[in-house]
Amino acid sequence: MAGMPTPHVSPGLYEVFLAVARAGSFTAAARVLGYTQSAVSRQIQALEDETGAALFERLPRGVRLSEAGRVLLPHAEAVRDRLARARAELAALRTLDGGLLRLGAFSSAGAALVPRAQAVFRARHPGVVVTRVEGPSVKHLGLVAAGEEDLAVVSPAADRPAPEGVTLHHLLDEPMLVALDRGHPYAGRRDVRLAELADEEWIVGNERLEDTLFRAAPAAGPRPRTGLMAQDWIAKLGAVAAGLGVTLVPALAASSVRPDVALVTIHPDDVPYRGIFAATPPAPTVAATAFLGLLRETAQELTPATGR
Amino acid sequence: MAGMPTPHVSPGLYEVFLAVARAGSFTAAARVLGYTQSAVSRQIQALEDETGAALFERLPRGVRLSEAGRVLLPHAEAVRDRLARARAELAALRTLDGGLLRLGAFSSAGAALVPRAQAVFRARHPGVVVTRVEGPSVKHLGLVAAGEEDLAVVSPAADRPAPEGVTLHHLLDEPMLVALDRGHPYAGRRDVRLAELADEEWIVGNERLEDTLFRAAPAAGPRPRTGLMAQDWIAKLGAVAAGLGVTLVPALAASSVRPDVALVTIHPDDVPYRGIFAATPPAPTVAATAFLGLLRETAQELTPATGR
DNA sequence: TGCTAGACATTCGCTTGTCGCATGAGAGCG
DNA sequence: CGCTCTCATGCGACAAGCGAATGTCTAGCA
Repeated sequence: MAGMPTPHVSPGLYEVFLAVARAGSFTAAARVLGYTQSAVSRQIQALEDETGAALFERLPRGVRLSEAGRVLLPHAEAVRDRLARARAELAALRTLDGGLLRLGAFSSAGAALVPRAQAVFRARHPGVVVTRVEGPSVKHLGLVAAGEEDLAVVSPAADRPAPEGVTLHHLLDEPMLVALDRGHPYAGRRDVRLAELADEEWIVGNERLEDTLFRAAPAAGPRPRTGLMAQDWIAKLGAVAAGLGVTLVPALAASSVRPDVALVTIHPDDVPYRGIFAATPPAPTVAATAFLGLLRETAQELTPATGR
Repeated sequence: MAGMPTPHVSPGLYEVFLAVARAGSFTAAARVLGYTQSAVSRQIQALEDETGAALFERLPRGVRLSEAGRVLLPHAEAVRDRLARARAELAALRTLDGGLLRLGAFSSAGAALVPRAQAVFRARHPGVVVTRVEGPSVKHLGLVAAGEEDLAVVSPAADRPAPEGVTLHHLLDEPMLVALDRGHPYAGRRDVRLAELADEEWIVGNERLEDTLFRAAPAAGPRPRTGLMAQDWIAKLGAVAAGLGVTLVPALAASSVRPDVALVTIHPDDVPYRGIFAATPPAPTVAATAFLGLLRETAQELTPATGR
């Protein structure tokens, strides 16, 4: 309807317009803005040329808003306020007073490592909204690379190459534990060799945990009979507690294991420590960087405790 | 908190920002905007300098919004939309598709003259909001001068000077009528001299109407006995209909007089025609100018009928 | 491994816009 | 009748913004 092209409207113009509207005079507005009166005069004239209407009525003593000016006024105020909001939010982003931190983590990292860091982070930066998504490491690596996550705690497969657009920050190396029922002869042992467990009934799930383990110790390792399969932790550990077999538990999840199950470290010669990393884009967010620091602290606190 | 001064943020920048955000690449945005790629590159850099944060992540194939960019995006859209609204409303103002017309009128002009013009105006420009305030002419002249009314229909006192900042547009000259009860001997007359009414009982109100009349014909005029006073039209004409006396009616109000009252023109030698004007600021609004045209047409239609 | 294509960054020169200074024009006020 | 206050305008200087060309980096391909 209004065919005016109006290529670009500079917002400095709107500041001047608002100043004049409040001051009621070009000269007074110029004093407020630190401009000269001539600058204000021509700024207003430029705005009037753009809008195609007189914004002010020129009076012998100052100016007064015309009807077009009265129409424009609330819009100019809205634009000014919106720009101020934008600046405030961007500043809050820099100072971690606001913004969004999108986290990802594989499931056993969600047992203690991430929640602890998250609690400290929330206490320190309550203005930042934090979201967390659980899922397998590969998925998170892709999300970080796609820019849809700011930081993810992953345990990448050692044989697979690190993806593009992702920087890995080493957090800790996690030993593997074997979960046994309390009455098991190995329950009190410091550690155990895989060969010693060759005859046990292994309870496996659909996770890649067992694959990693048994691929790492190929020949010497036991071929589990996989007589029992369980999908989730509760069921697996329930079976162990009932004496139906043994299963693997990553050390990071040790703290959330039911007390009637004994955890014994696997001998380091049999299984390499699983590396736990934080994955970020090459240029992480301010919030992601801060969270990474907290993750490092938490990992250090957790490391001596991983043996339980 | 966010101490950044950020003297002025040009909105052309925001158009560029939005184009890049939608296109996903500087080059594509430049094609859309009709700019070169280098121009877009520096515009974005300028915006990033102002906001103090990277708005886009540079990828080998185009760019992607960073967190700061995601924060800025809705604000930039809001600003763009608001500026578009402002332009649309200002354009509507020019084409009389919108806006506000603030009218004023003295009471008897509100009987037929203004409402008729107003009806045509509303049919022709339904987008314009029209407000109308009744009141004495002096008050309206002041409001127009103060810029608080766009157009007022007034009957200024002939002896008082025209106020400053007000342009008067002549509409018509209104004769004075005398209201008599139907049985009065003069009821059928074409016109009547004031001297012939000297013995009548005059019903006066608080309006300046009678002052104007009797000041205009000082010596020859009758000194009314003012035995009856009534505040409003209904009461005055009711008294006339009951044969209690006679009263004055301005011709513009003739059409709204009850049918059992006879109206007789006063001889032009005894009373000057009362001038009816439209008062506007020196530079009237588009809507006011249009309304003035309609007032002129209505006045011309009304003039032959003022004698009833 | 080298080549090409596509994308952003940068340099250079010019046009355009914007500001300050000074002056002019117009209207109240003593 | 001049004084003073207002906005408008001509002029020169400076900075911003643009286009054209070039540089740099990466991905894909032979």
